[in-house]
Amino acid sequence: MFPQPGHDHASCIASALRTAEALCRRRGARLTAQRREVLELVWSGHAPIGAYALLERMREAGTRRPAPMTVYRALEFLQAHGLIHRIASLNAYVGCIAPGSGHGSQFLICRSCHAVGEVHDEALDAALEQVAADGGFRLDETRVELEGLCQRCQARDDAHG
Amino acid sequence: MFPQPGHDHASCIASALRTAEALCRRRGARLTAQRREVLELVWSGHAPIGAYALLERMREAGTRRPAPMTVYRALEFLQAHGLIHRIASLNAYVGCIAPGSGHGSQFLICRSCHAVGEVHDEALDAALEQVAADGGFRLDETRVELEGLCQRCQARDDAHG
DNA sequence: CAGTGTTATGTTATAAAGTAACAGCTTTGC
DNA sequence: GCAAAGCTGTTACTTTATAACATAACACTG
Repeated sequence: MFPQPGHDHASCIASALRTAEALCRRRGARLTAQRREVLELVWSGHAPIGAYALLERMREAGTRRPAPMTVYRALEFLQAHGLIHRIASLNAYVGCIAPGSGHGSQFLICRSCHAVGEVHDEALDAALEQVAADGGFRLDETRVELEGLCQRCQARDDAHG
Repeated sequence: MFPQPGHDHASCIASALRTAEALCRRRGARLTAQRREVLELVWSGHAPIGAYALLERMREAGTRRPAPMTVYRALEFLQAHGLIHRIASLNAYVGCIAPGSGHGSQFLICRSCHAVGEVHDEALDAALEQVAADGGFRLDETRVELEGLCQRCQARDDAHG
């Protein structure tokens, strides 16, 4: 759900990159240096990051000064292959925790610390499909964004008033 | 769900305005001429409409030439009172079919005709709450956007290839 | 390995969506 | 009628995203 507070995030990133490489190899998709860099930056935290923030980071990091298009194109590729998700209500992107499984987008979004937790709930999937079926609707894509307070921020609230 | 093809839309709009007026009166909220106009324009169709499209319509219709802020402020008011919903993935707004019931935002979005159908599903609500509870998450707001093809567009697809 | 089609990147310009900040006007309630 | 609160106007600006066209890298084929 939400990432553990003190988890080893470096290995988080490394694992995401390995998975992405494997997945792209399998599909014959080209995970170029640029796309890889964007993916890595998206994974630099478990909070969603915007396209222009990514751009800024790339400029800080490298010698190149990429244009917005560059970032958007990389994001488009990564999304197309299910490596990242876009959080529509935030205009921002996060790494997908289960790439390649062709699932929908289900997120818990903490309005206090801005962390997001990706969810994968079968009962919810079933409910979504049922709703679509009831409406005679052919479902292509699902997007669920739940906004509230994560456990840690609730605790902090209780403590500090 | 989705509006009937040949329904009397004028009465749709009228009813939405009446409901809004009643609701605002009950709450002591001021549904001013401007807000009313925006609400009416949002209700001019069952497809979501963007802030700048609304602006354009207001300019065509009236003698005033409102600035973007004007529209955004009206939209903010209407949203705050649950009279309209924002569809995050489209940056656009639609009239709410059940104002005042304090529900979440659940939509079927047709990617072909761009109509949206608002849904109100208890099983889905329950599933969303369950997901939040499982994650120890305090749920404030829910947003569900399902993308696909509405019944009519499926039929059209089948016919024309 | 030259030639060719395809995919990726670069570049410039611009569109689209949303907000900050401050001034002036209306309504409401006393 | 007057003050407080709430609404509107206006200017300027930020943030997010895309169109259009040029160049470069790759990868397949003969």
